[in-house]
Amino acid sequence: MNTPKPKSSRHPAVSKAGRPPAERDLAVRQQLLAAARSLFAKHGYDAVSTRALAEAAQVNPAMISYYFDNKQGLYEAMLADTFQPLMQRLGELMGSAAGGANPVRGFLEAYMRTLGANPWMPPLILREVVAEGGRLRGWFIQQFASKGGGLLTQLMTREQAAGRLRADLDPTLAALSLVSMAVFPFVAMPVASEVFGMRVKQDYLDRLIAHTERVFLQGVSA
Amino acid sequence: MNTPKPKSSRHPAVSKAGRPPAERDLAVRQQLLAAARSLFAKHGYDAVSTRALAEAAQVNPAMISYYFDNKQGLYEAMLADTFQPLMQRLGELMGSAAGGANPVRGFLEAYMRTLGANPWMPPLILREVVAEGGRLRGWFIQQFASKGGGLLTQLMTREQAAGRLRADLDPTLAALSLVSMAVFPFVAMPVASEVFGMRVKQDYLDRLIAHTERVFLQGVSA
DNA sequence: CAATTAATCAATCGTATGATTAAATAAATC
DNA sequence: GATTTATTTAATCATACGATTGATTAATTG
Repeated sequence: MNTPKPKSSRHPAVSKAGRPPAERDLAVRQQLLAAARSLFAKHGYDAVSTRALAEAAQVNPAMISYYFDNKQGLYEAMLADTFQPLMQRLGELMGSAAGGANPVRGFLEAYMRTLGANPWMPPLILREVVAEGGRLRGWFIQQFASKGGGLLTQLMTREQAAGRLRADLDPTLAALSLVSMAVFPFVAMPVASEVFGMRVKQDYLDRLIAHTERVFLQGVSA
Repeated sequence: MNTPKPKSSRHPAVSKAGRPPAERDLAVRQQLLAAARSLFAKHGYDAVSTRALAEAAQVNPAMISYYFDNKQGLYEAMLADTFQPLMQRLGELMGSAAGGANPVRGFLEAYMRTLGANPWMPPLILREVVAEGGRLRGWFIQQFASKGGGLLTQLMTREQAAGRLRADLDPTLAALSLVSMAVFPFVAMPVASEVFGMRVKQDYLDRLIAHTERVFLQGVSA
């Protein structure tokens, strides 16, 4: 899904004549991907029309078919371009953070920093994974159920065995609480900032992370 | 928006002849409202077509115009019917729970029980309030910014003054953490149950509430 | 029964959508 | 310049949407 492919012609291994593929610019492709990331995250898949995508990318609507077959193809290409590497990195965090002195704090911090650095991610996860009928739920679960979710629960179980996690807590629920506190503030921020009268300052992310670590670590410590 | 109103005819105060309004059955109206609550919560406003609503209610599509003017009218009537009273009750909880022996625990418990008893609510809030472009965000914020949000922050501030809340915590962030832990498990449950391999048993709600109280109260206590 | 109004239905309107096509243009090779 | 291929465009397709219309059926009153 990554190469600009002519409809139903084959690329001979050695092209002899004719205009070669651009290979250098691919400006149209990139503009479409950028528009897709921005619009899909903001409005959701269904609410974004192909015409709106084309206009945002300053491109003819037919270019979607040309480069990505159809709207779904553009969506998946956009995910492969930006979402998947990031999800993979988040998955690795769970493993790597387990090594530090305070694995829970290490994971929590890395997780929230990643979310904060990629503000398009939380709303996209919200729409396409958490919301019922989200198109990424299956893929997300497959990625994380095999990799991350279990690891996080294992981490909690290990902490409990080491006596650093309250014995009366269910490790699974503890993992859920951690994710709740780490994720929800990002997705709910636009609402929370108005309901709670927050002023989101320069150092808001730092303060939020520090606060979350304080509350969660004390909350689950033995 | 509540009376079945003929298109552009007036209801004379005293009707003299002709078929009177049913006043008894209103089965069509009720079926449409029930279908609306179910479908809008499950799939979101845009994804539900008027034809799907009519079919679910076993009713002719024109009945939507007849009883509610249009799709938006049906949506708002559905909200007025079920959502608003519940939201109002949630808002009152914030005030009433403040009186008990442990106001924070009281509010947390009442809040989560209400959410658990109305499982259609979290996904609807997710779609229509939290998600960007949600149609209820303005209304929700107006309801809660004036009533609840401030009260919860005040509650935290009072707890801090009484020495029951850690002095190094921002009361606003503490309120946000509480809402995070109380709400997120409900909206994320379908995903979490698969990612974390949870089995949602009979007493899951009780265990979740007990767990949340344990972690949060210990996490914020001085 | 005749008049009047409430309620329902089949049919259809205009619009927006995702997608595709045939033609036009651009760039490279011979 | 002729040819071949890559890219782009305007025009258009079939479908689904929200909404409305005019006709039809039903119930009640005089």
